[in-house]
Amino acid sequence: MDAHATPYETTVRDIGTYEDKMVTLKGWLYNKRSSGKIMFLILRDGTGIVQCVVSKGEVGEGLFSRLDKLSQESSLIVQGLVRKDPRAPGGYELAVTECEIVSEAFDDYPISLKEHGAEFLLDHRHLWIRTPRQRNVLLIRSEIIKACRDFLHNEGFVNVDAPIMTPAACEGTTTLFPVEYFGEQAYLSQSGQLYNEAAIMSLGKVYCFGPTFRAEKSKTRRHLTEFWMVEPEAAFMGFEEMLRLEERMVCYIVEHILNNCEHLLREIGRDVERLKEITPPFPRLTYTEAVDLLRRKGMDISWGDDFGAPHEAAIASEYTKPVFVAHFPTQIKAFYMQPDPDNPDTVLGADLLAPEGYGEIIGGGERIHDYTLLLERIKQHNLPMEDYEWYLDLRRYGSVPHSGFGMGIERVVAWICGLEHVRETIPFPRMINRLRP
RNA sequence: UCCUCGAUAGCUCAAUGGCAGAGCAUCCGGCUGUUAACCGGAGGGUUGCAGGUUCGAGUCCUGCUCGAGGAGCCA
Repeated sequence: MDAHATPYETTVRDIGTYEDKMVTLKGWLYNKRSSGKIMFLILRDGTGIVQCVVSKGEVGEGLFSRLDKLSQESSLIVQGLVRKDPRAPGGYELAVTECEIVSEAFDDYPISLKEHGAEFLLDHRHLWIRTPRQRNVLLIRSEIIKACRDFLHNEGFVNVDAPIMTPAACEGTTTLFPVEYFGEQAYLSQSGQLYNEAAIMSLGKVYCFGPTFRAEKSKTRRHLTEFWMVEPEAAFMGFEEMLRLEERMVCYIVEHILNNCEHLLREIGRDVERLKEITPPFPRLTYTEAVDLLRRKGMDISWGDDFGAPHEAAIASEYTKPVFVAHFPTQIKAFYMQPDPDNPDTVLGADLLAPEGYGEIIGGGERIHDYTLLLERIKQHNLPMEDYEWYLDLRRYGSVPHSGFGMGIERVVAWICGLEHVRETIPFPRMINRLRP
C-alpha cells in the first residue's frame, strides 16, 4: 500500500484490522515524547489510545516543529501507515505522514499524568473524565445499565418512568430536596416505588430507572445526594420469587461485564477472579440469624436494633458472594412492608449486601396489599392521608400481592470496578459539598 | 449534626521555632525508538483567613473557613 492511497477512516479500537494500510484517526493529544528528529504523539480518540510516530525525515521540518510545540489535549486529525511493532503499547502504531491540527489547546491543561488529589480532580471533573481510568469506569457504568435493562426486558418487564417532582415523601424517612412548584411545595423524588405499584396494575411487571435525590448530609464513600436507581416491581410476585429475581439480575450483570469489559476491568486494576465467583445461589440470613452472628463476633447489638455500616460490613465479610439479609423487625422498616405470616413481628423484606465491603446494593420486599392493614400503617406512621389516597386506591380496586426492589447503580458500579468511592462511578457526582461542575 | 485528620508554587509533597525547597507542569535549549522518556536552564510563593505567644512562627496557642476519612441515614 503506497502512502498516496486514500486513507481509511477508522478508530484506535479497530486499527489492528488495517495493518500496513493508510488510515486517518481523529482525537486528542494525550501525551507526547519527543527527541530531536523523532517524536511520539500519544493519541486518544474515545475508543482507545495509540502511539503515533513522527519522524522529521518523513514529514519535513515545518510540520515536525509545529507538532513538537503541540500542547497536551490539542485536537488532531492524523494520517499515517498502521504498523505492527512490539515496542508500541497496544502492539500497533501509526507512522504519521500528515497531521491536521484541529484546535491547539491552551498550554496550561490542569490534569497532568502525575498524581492529583480528590478535590482537585473533582473540581476538574469535566476534564478528569478524559483520563483512561475514568473513561473505563464510565464505559462499564454504561454496560451495567445496559445489562439491567436487557435483563429486565428479557424477563418481561416494561419500562415506565416515575415522576421526579413529587408532592410528598415516599417513605417519610429521609430528607428531601424541596422544589418550588408554582406556589406549592414539591420535592425531588427519592424513589419511584409507589408509582411503580400503580403501574403494575396496568402492565404486570414494570421497572423505573432514573435519578433519585436524598438531602441527607452523608459524608461517606457510599453516598451521593443524586444517584441512579433501577426499581423493578411486579404484580403477583411473592417474596421468594423476588429474591430469585434479584439473584438472577445481579449474576446477569456481572456475567455481562465479565464477557464484555474484562479488559477494561483489568486496566483499572480490578481483581476479576473475585467477580467470577458471583454465581447463584447467594447465601441468605434472616435478621435474627444475622444478629446472632454479630453477637458471636462480639458486637454490641440486640434484636430490634437496626444495622449500622459496621454491622453490614461484618456480615458481608463472612461471604465471597452477595448475601441476603431478610425478615427484619417490622418496627425498623418502611410502612408498606408486608408482615411475615409466620412471624408478624418481622417483614417480608430483604437487603442484598455486596462483598468486599461495598455494603447494601439492593433493598426490597413484598408490599402490603390489604387495604385495612395499609390504612392502619399510614396512620401509625403519621403520614398525610390526603397524599396517600391514590396509593390506597391501589388496594381498593383489585389489589394483588406484589413485590419489588431498588438497586443503586453507583454502588454496583463501585463494587464491580473495585473503586474506593462512588464519586467516580457517575459522570458528574453530586455530594453534600459538591454541586459543580 | 458529631468524631478524627488535614490546608506550603498550577499539581503532588518536603522543610528540629532560625535563609521557603524538590519532582511534575509551563517557557527556552539538546537528543532518531520513546514507554508517566531523558538531559541542561528559566520563571513561578500574602505557607487557607483573623488574632496571639516569641528576639524570631510554615512550624506553638485560640477562633474561623474549606476539604478528606468515618458515624448516623440510606441505595
